[in-house]
Amino acid sequence: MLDMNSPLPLYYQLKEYIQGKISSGSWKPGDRIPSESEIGAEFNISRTTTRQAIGELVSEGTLNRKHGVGTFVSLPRIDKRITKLTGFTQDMLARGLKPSSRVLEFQLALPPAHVCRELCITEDEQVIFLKRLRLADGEPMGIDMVYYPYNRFAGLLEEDLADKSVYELLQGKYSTVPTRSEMALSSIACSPEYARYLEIPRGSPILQIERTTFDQYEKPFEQILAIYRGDRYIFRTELFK
Amino acid sequence: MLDMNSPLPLYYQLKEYIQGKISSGSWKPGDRIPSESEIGAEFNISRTTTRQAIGELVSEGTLNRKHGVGTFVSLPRIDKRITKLTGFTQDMLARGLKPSSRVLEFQLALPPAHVCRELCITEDEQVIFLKRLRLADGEPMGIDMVYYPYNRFAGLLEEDLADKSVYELLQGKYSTVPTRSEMALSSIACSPEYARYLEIPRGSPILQIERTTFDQYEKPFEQILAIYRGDRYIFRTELFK
DNA sequence: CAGTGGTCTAGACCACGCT
DNA sequence: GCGTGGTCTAGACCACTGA
Repeated sequence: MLDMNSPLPLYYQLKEYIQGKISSGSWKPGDRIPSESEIGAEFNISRTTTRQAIGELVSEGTLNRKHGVGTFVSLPRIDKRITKLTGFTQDMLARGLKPSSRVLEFQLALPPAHVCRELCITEDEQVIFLKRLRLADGEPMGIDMVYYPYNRFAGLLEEDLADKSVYELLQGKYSTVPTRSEMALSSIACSPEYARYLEIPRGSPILQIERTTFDQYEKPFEQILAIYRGDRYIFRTELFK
Repeated sequence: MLDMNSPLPLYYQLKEYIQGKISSGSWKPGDRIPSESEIGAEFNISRTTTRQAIGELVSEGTLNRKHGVGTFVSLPRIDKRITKLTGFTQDMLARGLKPSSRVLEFQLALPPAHVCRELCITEDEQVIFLKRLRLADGEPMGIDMVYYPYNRFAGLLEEDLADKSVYELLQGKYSTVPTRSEMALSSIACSPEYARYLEIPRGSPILQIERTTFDQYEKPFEQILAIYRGDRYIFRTELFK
């Protein structure tokens, strides 16, 4: 079952094996899984290695241990948090709409002062500027204008971003995990330029969103200015005490 | 340093020792701590045990490891949450503005269907309806329309709510602690009626907020429909992964 | 190259819970 | 009592980093 010659560690292969058992339904929520010694014997690996695999799954919430009893498949989690940090792509998918984009601008630029401040860069540092018309089920929803520090994500300029989630790219190629974002929402009247793209009368109410996104190290890596059609887009969020 | 006869596991004692070093300032954020072998030798324990102590501190965020380099004390975390569940009163105070209100309506009413749904009450259950014009430094900011279940907060009708925080009343007299709220924001054009109150041209962009607030037992106790002037009010929030 | 953390073994004894 | 997970040892070899 496990490949001793694989570059992947044994405990990692075992983790995947267990996750497979669970997602295939062989091991169901609440079930007791075989004991650590049994698993070790089955795959001919030491108990320590087995424990490492199980330990990680426990800390990830997939399994839970009961001293003297056994290890059990956890009940599927329900995440009460309704609002998570996501990009437009995931956002629309979650609403059951098909996201797409039209790239309006995509180039190197010198950042405006407020962008420098938010991204903690100097004014002569170049940024990648990306302006996209966002559509849901083919209908215009809004316009994103995004700034990324060039020296951090230089390769981004080579990508075709029409229908791609930038967040997935950043995680895959740059090990940048969007972790937290601060945003400001306000209601403004639509300028003639935007009105043309959004196919609404000028002066229509639109939602303006400014957002700074931070990575896993609390470094800001993305500054967004976005506007969304007031008649089509509702922003949902949650506040806590 | 470690007590071999203690009922506390060695790795746990070592964890406390390391945490002590950090909180006492002997090991500062960014410092490299002694290697796993060094620590093991110092306390005469195996590397496995040392690794377990360090491993837990890593997963708790206190330490971080770099392969081939060493283990380091993490930078201290700050509570980054900037947005908390608050009412208009605290909100304005936080922005350095003086909040006040003009009560436009305050009476018993039968709730509209969507309010029943959100508050989990039946359509024939009475609610307290409170409509207030909200001002900051004497300038109109928005209008709140709030529904409270009558059978829960009957005494509320006796209060003078012009410049009072309802949340403080609820906590003091009804042991109701606002704990979480779900909200939806959108951008709409101002109706003539609201325009008069807000002293803006009709059709101006305004921020519409729908909000349901839950108490410490996850029971919804308040349903708000509010509108705020787009030119004066910016809503700030935070999203997490 | 030396030193670090990453993985792994083959044992051992203990504490817990069930029956 | 027996099987479970919890703790611990004394090794081993590997992969990565920086000098």
